[in-house]
Amino acid sequence: MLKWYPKNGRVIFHVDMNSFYASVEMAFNPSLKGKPLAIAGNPEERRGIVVTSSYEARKYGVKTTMPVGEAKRLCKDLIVMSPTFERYRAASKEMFKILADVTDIVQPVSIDEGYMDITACHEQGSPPEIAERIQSRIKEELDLPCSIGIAPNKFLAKMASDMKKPMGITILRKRDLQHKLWPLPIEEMYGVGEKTAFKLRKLRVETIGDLAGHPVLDLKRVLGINGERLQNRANGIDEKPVDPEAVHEFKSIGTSTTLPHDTTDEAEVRQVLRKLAAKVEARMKNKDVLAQNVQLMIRYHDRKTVTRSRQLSDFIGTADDLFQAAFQQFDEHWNQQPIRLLGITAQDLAEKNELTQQLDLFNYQQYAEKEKLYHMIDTLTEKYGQNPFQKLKNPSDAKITTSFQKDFLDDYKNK
DNA sequence: TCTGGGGTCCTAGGACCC
DNA sequence: TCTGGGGTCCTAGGACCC
Repeated sequence: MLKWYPKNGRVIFHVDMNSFYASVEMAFNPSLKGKPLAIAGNPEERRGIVVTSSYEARKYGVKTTMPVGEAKRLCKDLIVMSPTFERYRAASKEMFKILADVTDIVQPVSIDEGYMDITACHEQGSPPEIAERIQSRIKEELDLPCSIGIAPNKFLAKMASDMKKPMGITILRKRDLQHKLWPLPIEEMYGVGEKTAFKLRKLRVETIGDLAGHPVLDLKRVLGINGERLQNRANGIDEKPVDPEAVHEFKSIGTSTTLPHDTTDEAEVRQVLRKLAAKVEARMKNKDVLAQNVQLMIRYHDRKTVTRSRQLSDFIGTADDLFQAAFQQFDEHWNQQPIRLLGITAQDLAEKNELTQQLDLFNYQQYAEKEKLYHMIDTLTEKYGQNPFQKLKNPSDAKITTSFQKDFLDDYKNK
């Protein structure tokens, strides 16, 4: 059994739920099983695109991001449901509980997938045995299908889990690269999207194998530092650890909405921004964070999207503050054209309790600074008599450097 | 009926300071 | 009168992923 565990390497799993939203709906309502099902937004509200579809629907060519109308044309019997996120969140939680039974080193990357580092799990069996156990538990206890990739690093595990769906288990070792990974078209590589694929194809890089062998300077010229990183991955090199903490380190919290109709009505904009701000506030409170930067997003009728953000002097967290910051940006930057979508994102987040500690330190520094200033005033009074500030032509004469010192002295003068 | 909503990471230019 | 180069912060936007 130990032969499975390399002496100087890791064993990483990527667990990927298969057509997650559709599968959850089927587990919830088994009469949907075996039927073509799509989860999609409401077409009346212009949100009618397919988010997930069952494998039965995919046979007809139904794909993610396809408008509902088109999907229905391809598949007459398509059942369309709107998403029920509470259900998906609950199922996701149960799924990660099963993973946590194997190891603590689990990194959720989205609601329906995560990485595990099982390098230290020898006593639980060989990696394929562990994978099978996870897969059947998720199937039996939650009635949900998943695919698992087994590899020496995250990138290869991710590619592996994609190779057999649904309910696949795929092992991708270094020695398998040449015949399992390299023949794949470059578009199928994780991290290569439409734009990058286009640029690579212009370099005659058609497969992942081509990328692995291409002169690196050429890649860097066209793709920057990302060119080198992608090539390393194509050669099976990826040192990034599975980081269970990553999920807590939120960088931004945002929400956006496509309006039912394009609008130029400022009152309507205010109303929408208020709602968005309230939503962001609720999620920030949940995570107990404050933000020092607020970004407004406007998408115009032609889908051209602009973002405007501003660094704030204080950390904020209330819906009202978020709204004020966002609306100010709107007021300054809206070009009067009809608006399709509005969004608010809170950035530069900090945890509230850490922040209070910083504030305490800040207060302490101000306190220390005050002491120094009082001392300076005493010295000046001694030197110039009762009204030292009248003798000072400008603040710099008294080595006033920070705005805090200026404000403080202004207050003092007005006493 | 053209194309949702949640994110992360990277780049590039300008301001400002030394 | 002319005027280098590095570092950091801020802002806007692009690419990618699920």
